[in-house]
Amino acid sequence: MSWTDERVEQLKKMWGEGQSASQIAKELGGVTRNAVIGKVHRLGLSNRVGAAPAGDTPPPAAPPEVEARPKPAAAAPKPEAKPKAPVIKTESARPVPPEPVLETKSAQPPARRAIIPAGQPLPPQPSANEISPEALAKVNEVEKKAKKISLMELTERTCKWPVGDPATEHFWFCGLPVQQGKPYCEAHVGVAFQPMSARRDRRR
DNA sequence: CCCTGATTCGC
DNA sequence: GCGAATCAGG
Repeated sequence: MSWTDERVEQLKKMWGEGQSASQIAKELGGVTRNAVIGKVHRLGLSNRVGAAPAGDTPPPAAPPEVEARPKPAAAAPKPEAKPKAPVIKTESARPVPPEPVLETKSAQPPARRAIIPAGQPLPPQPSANEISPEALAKVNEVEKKAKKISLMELTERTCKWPVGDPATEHFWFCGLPVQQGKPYCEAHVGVAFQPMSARRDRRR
């Protein structure tokens, strides 16, 4: 494969979007990430940022593929006075999908009850029900074998299923090998992706 | 171990 | 110009 205009164009585009060299290479096909990097350098766009002179601002936190959660509720209208009390809103990076609350009826050794933080901003939980019991059992099993990796250790091929309460020590990501093209391991894909069943639309 | 980009250098 | 090999890091 050669660097046709089209391919170069896509390279520029993707690189500009913050895609990694390997991702770009995969997309283009016929080239390795090395080739991509080499080309990137030759094109002189090694630095993704079109503007980052002196004091560099490296991590523009480009969320490439994090499940975007719809933001329905708008903030309460509070056009009042001055900001005397700086509301520090720490945007908690938590691409957390529905936390399954599961517990097969069986002698579960440790008193590891459901981990439902009494917090407050629990986003809409689609459905923790209607998941095949088998899948649930499977997940419970896998959870024990999970690699328990941290956020920073997540990669394209590590299961991103979160376990526990992010606000406590009792939190990690599954980390098992993901299923091809999915963000989760086989077991978690089972509970994460439910066919929208039982939702037969009313006849019109 | 998985991954990232950076550089080198023979082609 | 190209990209594999290598380097340096997370």
